[in-house]
Amino acid sequence: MNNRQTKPESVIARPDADNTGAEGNQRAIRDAIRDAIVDRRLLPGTKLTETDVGALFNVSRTLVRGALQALAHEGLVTVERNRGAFVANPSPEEARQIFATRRIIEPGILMEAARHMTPSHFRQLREQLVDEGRLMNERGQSARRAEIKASGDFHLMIAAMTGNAVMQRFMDELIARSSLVISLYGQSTVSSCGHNEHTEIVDAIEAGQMDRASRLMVHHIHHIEADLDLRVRRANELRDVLLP
Amino acid sequence: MNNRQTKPESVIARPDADNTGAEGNQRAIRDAIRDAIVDRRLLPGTKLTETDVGALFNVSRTLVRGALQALAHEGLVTVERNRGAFVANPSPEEARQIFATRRIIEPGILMEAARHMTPSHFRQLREQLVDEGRLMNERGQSARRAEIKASGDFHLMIAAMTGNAVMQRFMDELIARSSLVISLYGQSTVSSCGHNEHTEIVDAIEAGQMDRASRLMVHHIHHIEADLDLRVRRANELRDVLLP
DNA sequence: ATCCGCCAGATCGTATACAATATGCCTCGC
DNA sequence: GCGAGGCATATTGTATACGATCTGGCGGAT
Repeated sequence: MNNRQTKPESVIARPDADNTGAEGNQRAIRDAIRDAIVDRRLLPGTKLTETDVGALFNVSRTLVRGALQALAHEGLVTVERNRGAFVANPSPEEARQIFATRRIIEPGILMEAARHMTPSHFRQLREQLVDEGRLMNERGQSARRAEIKASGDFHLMIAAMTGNAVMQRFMDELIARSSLVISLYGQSTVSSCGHNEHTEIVDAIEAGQMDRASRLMVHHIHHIEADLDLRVRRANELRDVLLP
Repeated sequence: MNNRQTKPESVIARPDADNTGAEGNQRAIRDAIRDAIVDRRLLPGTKLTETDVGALFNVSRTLVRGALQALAHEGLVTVERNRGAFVANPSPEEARQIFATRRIIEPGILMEAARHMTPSHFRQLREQLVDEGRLMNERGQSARRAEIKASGDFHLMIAAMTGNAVMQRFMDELIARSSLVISLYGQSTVSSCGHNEHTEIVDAIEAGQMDRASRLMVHHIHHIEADLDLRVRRANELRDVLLP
């Protein structure tokens, strides 16, 4: 079905993220669940019972709990006291806030990254663009997933080029949550215009037109958000649904 | 000694931060340790032995571990596998990254916040400025701590005014880490010029001169960083110290 | 005297046990 | 038939237990 297993999970080196010192086990669980969420194999609202997850990985609830709490911290999981953990189901409002945050942050990142870019970095970006283009022309669920991931990787790649680990970690979280939101609210109509915009952005950077690049980036994020259907309340915010 | 206990910990409502669902206990421990770190009652590098902390709060290691991992995620604590948790000891490089991140983010936050500001918000800011001024004229350790906290609160207050919870959480973390860095690398010479700059910023916003406000904010953050002595490696980064 | 290995204490990593809480079903009374 | 109460089950919250790993000191060999 999907051959994602065989290819490296992501081009971007995940910064040792949190210094949680968590050994490989907890980390592995967390990463597995995170990928599953971002990839939409785990649908929003899905209950993540500690025992069940533990059974899957052959570990005790202790480790699972740790992983779930970490994911909660990243915003990919919500935990309700005495009720358990669920795959996050971001509200339209939360989605808007995520993209608003990105519009605030990413132009600045772009500027900062540009100051550190070497020819090798540009090559890396161009390769990424090629990959995106390839995925854009494929069909099927798995390709769409890969496309969302690749699209996020582009932004992460730029963030990584700032050499700023603090920034990179924030972006990591933002992109993960964005992916979740996109798979939740994304229209079926392919939002592949994104690819062209990525290309334009790289062109602008390479041409030294940083103002233009910044503007393009803001528009690009706007477009991503515009491609969502945030009118529908996709699921159970119950209170908002029931009370007038 | 310090009367901080009697006054509300912070003017800013901490957004339910992570949805860690963690019950009051773990949350309480985390907050207590966080405050102690940011307030510099716990010095960087201090070992936080799970058993000891647990004894202090009369809880088991389980909860302490959770709290420490959360703090690690926030960057206030580092955890070394099989060695335990320590109060973070941010390197000068990390300090630079934190302030670089703030310079990228905060102007945008300012713009966004300004769009939502009501007269009531301005009153709130003015009150904050008065508090800062009062603290500036006091002497003593406790006053200095309060000053650092108040200075951070100003920035948090603006972030809160964006109404963007995602953003607010990032800033929360950034400010906490900034406070830690300031108490680590801050010169004894009072960096109280900050207060005047805060005032100027509010003035600019109120006058609708957002460009000016943004520039002032960037400069302000630059000044905070400039007041640090990042040349000295304050403590044990060992590798960098030993290897030529 | 110095260095090496070994043992003991401390501390962490993980699993398990027990208590607390929520959920669903089932019965009982009306 | 319908609703209330209560028990059974499932799941979480917290504590404890046990094995693993690190740290530091002691004694013997060189």
